[in-house]
Amino acid sequence: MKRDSRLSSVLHALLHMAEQDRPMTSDALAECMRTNPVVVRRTMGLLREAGFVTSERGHSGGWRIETDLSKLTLRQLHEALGEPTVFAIGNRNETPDCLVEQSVNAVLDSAFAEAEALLLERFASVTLADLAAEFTRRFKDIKLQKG
Amino acid sequence: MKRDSRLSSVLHALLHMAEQDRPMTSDALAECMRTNPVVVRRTMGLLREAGFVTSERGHSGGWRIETDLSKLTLRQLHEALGEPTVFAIGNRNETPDCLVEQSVNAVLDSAFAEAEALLLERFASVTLADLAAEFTRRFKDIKLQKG
DNA sequence: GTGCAAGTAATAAAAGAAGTTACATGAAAA
DNA sequence: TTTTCATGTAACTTCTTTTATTACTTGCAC
Repeated sequence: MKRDSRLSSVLHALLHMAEQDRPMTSDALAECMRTNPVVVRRTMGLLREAGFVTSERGHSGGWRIETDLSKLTLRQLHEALGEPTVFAIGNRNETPDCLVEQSVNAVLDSAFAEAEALLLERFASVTLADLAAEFTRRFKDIKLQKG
Repeated sequence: MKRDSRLSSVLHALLHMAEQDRPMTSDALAECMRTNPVVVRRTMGLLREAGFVTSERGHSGGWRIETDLSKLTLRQLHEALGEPTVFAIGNRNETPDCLVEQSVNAVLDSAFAEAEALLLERFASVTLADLAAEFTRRFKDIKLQKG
């Protein structure tokens, strides 16, 4: 199955943007993410609708973060992306007549709901600032390794 | 996204088989699950490889459960199906050179791993017998409602 | 007004699950 | 032993969803 990688994508993009003072163009973001500028605009557009970034056209235009990194959580980004389906596994039929299948659905749904709740809780507990810190930690580790 | 519904399918099938004394044909199972007999064979074949069911050809052949329902968990079935990918969300690139993306992956992976562990734990805690009991409960509820 | 950059619609490509067709294999019944 | 029933399996198609691409419009700055 093809997995939705937009959350991963926007995190990558936002961290790169956070390191820059100037706005970043869709082309620049697309290059560092090895994708297409139109895809970048489409995805970043959702974050703009949520108020997390702004975009400007023309010379020296591009994308800029408009939020305090320590206030922006993965969960908020997940929501901005339209809360895409979390699971690649699901019920065959969501509204079955068969009582057997209804029972199966009920039990599976409850398990999935629990796991999804935990995931979203985790998402809510991680801010962009945390991610930036994780990056800094890794960066220092690399420098140490290299001497 | 197209979700893998085989776990849901086999649970449905197994519960129906449990209610029967005679083996059930792929055609019968396909009909009650509104799918194709070949799909049934393909999926049930994986359960046969795991030793949970047997199949016989020819007259009065078909599929039969070969396991104690109270010993068979959803987790075992998930494994028999080849442990399909649980999440429809994932990293854009699993082995990035970019240190930023590595950091993003690490944080996301840890969140996903936690949620998957919880899901599998839940799967391990539910047996087919539990599901059958859930069905019985619902069946009684319906009868009560109808008077 | 020229160039740069986003906005957007429409379409194609890619991938994987499920469905379908066609035929082989084997067991039981007639 | 021939027919019928049922699984086994390969090959292919369909369906769905994400991602990529193309082509064009809008708007800002130099």
